[in-house]
Amino acid sequence: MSYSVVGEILRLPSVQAAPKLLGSYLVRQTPAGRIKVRIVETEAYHQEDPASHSFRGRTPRTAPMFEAGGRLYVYFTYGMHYAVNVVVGQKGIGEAVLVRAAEPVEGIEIMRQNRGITDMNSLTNGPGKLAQALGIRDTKLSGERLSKSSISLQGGPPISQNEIVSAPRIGIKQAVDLPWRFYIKGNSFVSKL
DNA sequence: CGTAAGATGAAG
DNA sequence: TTCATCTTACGG
Repeated sequence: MSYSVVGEILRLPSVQAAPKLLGSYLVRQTPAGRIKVRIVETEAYHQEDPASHSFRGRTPRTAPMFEAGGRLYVYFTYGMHYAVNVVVGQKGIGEAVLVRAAEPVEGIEIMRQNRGITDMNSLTNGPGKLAQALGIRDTKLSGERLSKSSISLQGGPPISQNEIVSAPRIGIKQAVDLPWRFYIKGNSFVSKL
């Protein structure tokens, strides 16, 4: 039972990296204290994929996706939500893994305050909710290296293959048939089952 | 410049 | 099902 080596995962193409990031921890250091969550749902995006922000090439917003794995890609959408991605793969190739949902581990009170609600189950079960719980209210972290930013990624106990479900991605209109959403079977913090 | 659409969430 | 809300990207 060895813990997954995050550094190796970050070099993989997004479709391979996305399921392997399940079970890893996202840790954010805030003025109010430390927040730690366990990733339970991810989605893969890459430049050959019409649903990906990187599909139309590198732009100021998507530039981080084209860097080498190990950076953050944070974007704003629908006029009100932020979403957190882990950039993976090689420099020059635009891909990333969207962290769609996680399970609160540490700093739960801080997350409740950030979200303005108390219900545990609604704290981090969606990309917008997760970003809000982590206290992300802008795109300043986008492009930063995980090793140097206030957010870091820690390996967790490996998840067995038969606990990982792959399914179509959510909220997109292109390439809806591709099963590039991954989540931990039965986990109650997955955004949609 | 003007504008349409969007990797969502909450309420009705 | 609808709507809130505004950045980004692209066309003129």
